[in-house]
Amino acid sequence: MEVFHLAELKKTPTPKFMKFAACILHWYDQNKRDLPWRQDPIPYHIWLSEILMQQTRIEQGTPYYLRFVEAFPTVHDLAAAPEEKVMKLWQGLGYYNRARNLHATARYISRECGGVFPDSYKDLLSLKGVGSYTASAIASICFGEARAVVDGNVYRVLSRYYGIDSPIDRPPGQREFQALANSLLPKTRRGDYNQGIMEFGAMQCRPKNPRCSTCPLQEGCQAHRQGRIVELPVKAGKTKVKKEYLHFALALDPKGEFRVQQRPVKGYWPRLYEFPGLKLDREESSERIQESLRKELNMEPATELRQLHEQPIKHQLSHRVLQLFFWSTEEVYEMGVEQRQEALSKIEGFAWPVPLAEFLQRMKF
DNA sequence: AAGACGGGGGT
DNA sequence: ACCCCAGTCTT
Repeated sequence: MEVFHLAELKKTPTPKFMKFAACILHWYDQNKRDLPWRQDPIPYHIWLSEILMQQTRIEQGTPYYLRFVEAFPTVHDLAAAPEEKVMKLWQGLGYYNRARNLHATARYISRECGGVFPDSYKDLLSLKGVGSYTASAIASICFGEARAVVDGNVYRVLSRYYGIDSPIDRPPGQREFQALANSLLPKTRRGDYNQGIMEFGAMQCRPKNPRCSTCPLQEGCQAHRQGRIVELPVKAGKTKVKKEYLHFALALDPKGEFRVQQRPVKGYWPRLYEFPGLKLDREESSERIQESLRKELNMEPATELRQLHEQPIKHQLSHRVLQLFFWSTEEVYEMGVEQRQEALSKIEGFAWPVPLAEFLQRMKF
């Protein structure tokens, strides 16, 4: 019988002959995080967690998950909730159409399906906000169906382990990785394996500073062998960000009320609240901006507008860099059809974009 | 096939 | 500054 040092056993817990999936499962059993939706694979909980976590770090999304299951214990509760309540709970998480799709799907499941979720990939895929990744996740985790998930973690793990440099943000590369992921799927514990490879990508095979020295897959890893860890995965990407300058006019009403409106359905921050104002594509002089604001809001030509802060408030979106400016005026200008006038205590309950919510907080002081 | 769509955290 | 995150939908 051969004798190993304990340190060596910990460093290489997986013998070479273990297949990729077995190694992932073994690692997952020893290293998985204790996440609230992992108690029991209830479809409502798994679906809710998957929608919340799309393009979102687990650490950021988990508090939202806990608040959602507390507020809406069943899909019927979510379906019955007013949209404003759902949006307010979602405030700050971004990608706000996810919340509307979530609500629409909850109503569909509640009314058309008696609260019972579809139990196959194919049927799950037809739900709003559920694409191939989420359908695969729910089908495998809840129903053991043979569907391989491919998310950002899986792209990273597979591109490194197999040394594949096809761009992960282009359809050909995405098809290639999906096919590879499918071929690696084990015959048992598919849900655990899918969660395992994602967990492995998040905790071990991280984007920056991956933990190669303690990696159980190091020996078979092409990228590690070739010193290409930092280059993989490859992205073709690079869509450039546009600049926008948003100017908001705050009419300081004697009663302490604020003029507010909802943003259009299309574009960023869909139907979230904002103050009346205008969008410019370039920097302008203070005079030009005031002139445009007065014209936009049908104000008297002589009305004075004062900027409420020195520096513009910068805000970064996926494809835009915003600079926000807040102006104040004494004039009670004509109310637009889209606009409402409400007390501060009331509008605080609305769903606001983060930089406007922050500004609102500062207004209270 | 390529863009649009957020906000937070890491380096 | 730039990259990335348990992706999906629209054009």
